[in-house]
Amino acid sequence: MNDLLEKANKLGIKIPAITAEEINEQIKPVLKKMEEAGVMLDCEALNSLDVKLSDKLKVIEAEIYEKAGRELNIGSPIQMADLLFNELKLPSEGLRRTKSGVSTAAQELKKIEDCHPIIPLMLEQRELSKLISTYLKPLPLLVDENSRLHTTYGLETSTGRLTSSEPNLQNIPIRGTFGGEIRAAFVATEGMKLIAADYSQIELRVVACMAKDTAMIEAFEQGEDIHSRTAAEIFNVKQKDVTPDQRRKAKAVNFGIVYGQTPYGLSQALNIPVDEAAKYIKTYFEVHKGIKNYINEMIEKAHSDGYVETIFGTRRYLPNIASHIRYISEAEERMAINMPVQGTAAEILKLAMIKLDRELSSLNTKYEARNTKQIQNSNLKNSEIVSGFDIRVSDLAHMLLTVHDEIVVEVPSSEAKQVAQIVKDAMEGVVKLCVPIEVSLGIGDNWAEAK
DNA sequence: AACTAGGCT
DNA sequence: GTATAAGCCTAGTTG
Repeated sequence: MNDLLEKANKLGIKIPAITAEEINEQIKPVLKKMEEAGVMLDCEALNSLDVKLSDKLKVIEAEIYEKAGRELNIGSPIQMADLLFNELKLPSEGLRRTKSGVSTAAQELKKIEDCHPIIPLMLEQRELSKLISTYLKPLPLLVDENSRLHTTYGLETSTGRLTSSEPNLQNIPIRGTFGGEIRAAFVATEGMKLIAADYSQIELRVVACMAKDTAMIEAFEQGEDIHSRTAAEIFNVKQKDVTPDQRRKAKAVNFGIVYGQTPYGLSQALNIPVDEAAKYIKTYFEVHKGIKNYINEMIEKAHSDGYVETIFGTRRYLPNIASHIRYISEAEERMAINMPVQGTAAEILKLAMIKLDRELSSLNTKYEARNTKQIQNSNLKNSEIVSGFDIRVSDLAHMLLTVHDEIVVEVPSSEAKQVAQIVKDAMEGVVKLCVPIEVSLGIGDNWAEAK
């Protein structure tokens, strides 16, 4: 523990005196409450979207059969690859190969999108069948008698993140044509609102601090748009002259830092030549010497100690860091770079949840006292006072979900603004990094609206 | 059970 | 020569 505080001091970080093990013990009852509370699902909305998309899917599949000249199993990558590259003779150079042949992943198909009308159809088919089979069909079958969905949170990950399963509520769609509609089916109870509170670039703030990277620290202190700042650096332009495409590329570079980027990886992510990607990375490290140094330090530590760790002491052992098989050792190097950052961000979120749980509990006690008093003074029945609050009077505002850098809270509409500020303050203040921590807030009747 | 694919941060 | 940006969970196909 003393080690941890000492380490934090060196980095200019103020953290609560608590170990990773203690964080995990204390988060358990919080997660249990969230699991039991569940989140209300608008099953009718999902069912009608299911009907709509299933109809659309049938039409698209018929068109695929027509273009193919025969019926085949569209869900089989083997059969589809055979059709595309053997029968239709579409070009397969430049496409990734899997163990079973040419990849038909959407990312690869986009490269030959203009070669044949069947490709756009396949992409649309994939999107629809994914949504239908993973979300629209299964989720409505899992709700309880109150239309609420109960996930199970897990603590067993290699970085310290949480997992969510049966159902996984950490991969509910948000992008794409229908993502928003699906997320909008996660609704607040009558008379209540959802608050969605998101850490803004928490991993980059963490790495800026762990790496003591002067340029990145300055960017966050000044409240700059970090991606456009990076764009200005790697393209050697003024920040105001950064184009949207330059910003998009810089965003990928920033993601890459946290992932242990390689020229090849960046080139794939951006669909650009490897040497162009290599240039961006080279320029980036010329500006961000602190980041470069952090990367070297983590790799060295993994070699010397056999593990890397977060600020709070969660460890990840990397037994193959010295493997003579290069891609094995390189994979563990990337884990060594990523884990302390992803893991520390996860710990910050867990600590915020523990803190927020306490604050909401004490707030709820006050509400309860107030409501009891109102009931006594008014001669109204309890049910009339709390009508619309279809949950225990002692538990009015509560956390429902968490998605890595986000917390979703359910709260009586009348208290939403006040509680949102409490959530934001708890999340922003739970630890003091060497840069400000920012949380963005949304309030709405459903999860899409609250983002 | 392995593989491929694809949803999220 | 071989792989190739971190961490998860779920669904469908294949053998």
